Amino acid sequence: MREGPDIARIASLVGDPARANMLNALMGGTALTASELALEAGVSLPTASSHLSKLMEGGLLTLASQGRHRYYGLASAQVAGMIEAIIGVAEAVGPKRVRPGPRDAAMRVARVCYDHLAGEQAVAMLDRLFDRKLLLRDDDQIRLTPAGASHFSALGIEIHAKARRPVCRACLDWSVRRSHLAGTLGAAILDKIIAEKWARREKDSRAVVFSPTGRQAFERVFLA
Amino acid sequence: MREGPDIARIASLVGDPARANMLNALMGGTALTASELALEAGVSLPTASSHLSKLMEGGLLTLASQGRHRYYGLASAQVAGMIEAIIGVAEAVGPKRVRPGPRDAAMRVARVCYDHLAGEQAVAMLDRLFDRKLLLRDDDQIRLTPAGASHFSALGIEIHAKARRPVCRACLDWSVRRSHLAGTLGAAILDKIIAEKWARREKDSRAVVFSPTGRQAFERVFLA
DNA sequence: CGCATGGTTCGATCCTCATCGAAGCATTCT
DNA sequence: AGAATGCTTCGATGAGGATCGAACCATGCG
Repeated sequence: MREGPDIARIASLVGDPARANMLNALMGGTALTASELALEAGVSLPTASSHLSKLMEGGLLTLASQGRHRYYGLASAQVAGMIEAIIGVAEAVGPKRVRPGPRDAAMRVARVCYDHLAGEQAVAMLDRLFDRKLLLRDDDQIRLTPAGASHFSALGIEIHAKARRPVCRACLDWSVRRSHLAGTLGAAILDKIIAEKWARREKDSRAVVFSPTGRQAFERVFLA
Repeated sequence: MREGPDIARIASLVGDPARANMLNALMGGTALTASELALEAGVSLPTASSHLSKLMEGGLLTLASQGRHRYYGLASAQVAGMIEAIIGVAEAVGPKRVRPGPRDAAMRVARVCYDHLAGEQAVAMLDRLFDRKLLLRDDDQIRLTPAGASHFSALGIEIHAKARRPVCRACLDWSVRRSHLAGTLGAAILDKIIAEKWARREKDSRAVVFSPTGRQAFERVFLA
């Protein structure tokens, strides 16, 4: 019976199975169309459309219209972070998973979190970037050092501090329970990993699987 | 239509207004009885009881029976963290708050987060503890230095690394958007603040208001 | 032992909301 | 222009679940 932020409103949006499946699919970072999301959620197109307008009205999604396609995506990294937090609790209290399936194992090693890399590999990478003084912890902020800037620049990753969105951000990993790198730099690194074909996205999943040579390249560049 | 952790189940538990109010009340850290929670949520006792058993079954609450009283509390700091994340999103997308009320301002300065202090004061404190090398950042972990251990010991705060729960943990602050200190040490510090009467809990709120002299004492000890 | 207090269970009611088919818009392709 | 694709709106249906009164356990008090 108290005012304050309407947490029930937000939570109930996530609380419908169809919508939860949609959001889960969007955690992959790529924006999807209404029909793709309908398929993902296992509901008809009209139903999906109804859900999507509710999520939009709730501020959880953004919409990009391109021609006759309408691409829905998560509204912000903050929303993605909230969903990861919910996933974390669901995992913890969940059905005492008999044994983690193979796909699940791949997810723990490396997966996409909104627009950047997550999982054991990502956590290890952030550790090494600190060790090599390419990044610097400043309170809870993460900053790019001059050495880091030139290092990433040499890799073809140019970072301009753009509006609003920070270059580096810590994002809590639900599987490892430690931080990995988000922000524009985190996104750019994932882009490079995919562009160089070091790894590919598992179809219909957030898992990211490295090829043998790709893994070597990744370790050489980021885990050296 | 995918398996994985049942995020909709967890979110829908938080998604009911009555349950959300209960969880919000429990964010204060103190365990409450069914009747207190019924009052808080603005529902009848039978209704509250029904909600509470659902929250229990969902693993979000713990129950401590003492005589004829049954105290409900949040199941873990992880659950508290999830709720803070949801609050953060609700704040962000929320009704463009006309202007933050007085109670709201007090919440931003200092409030209780489950069992430790949060808000601007708490974030400032963690910063200073790092500056004074009483705590040490190690990757995402926070560790107590020997100097820190003796410092807190001198204040009458003895920390034994007990089972499971870490001594220090970073917890993301939804108002400041930076980390503050959780874990057994964070809890012990809040205990001391209350025990020394430096501050008191605002009734029916998570806000913590310092007395003039209490604030001086707090700043001398933790923000020196 | 009764009686009061705190809490849960049961049953009935009611209402919200998820769902889908059919029809309606909008955009692109031929 | 006409046809096809992608998506939304409308209307009707149905099910799940939130709610409360009343009855039912359990614990503590006199």
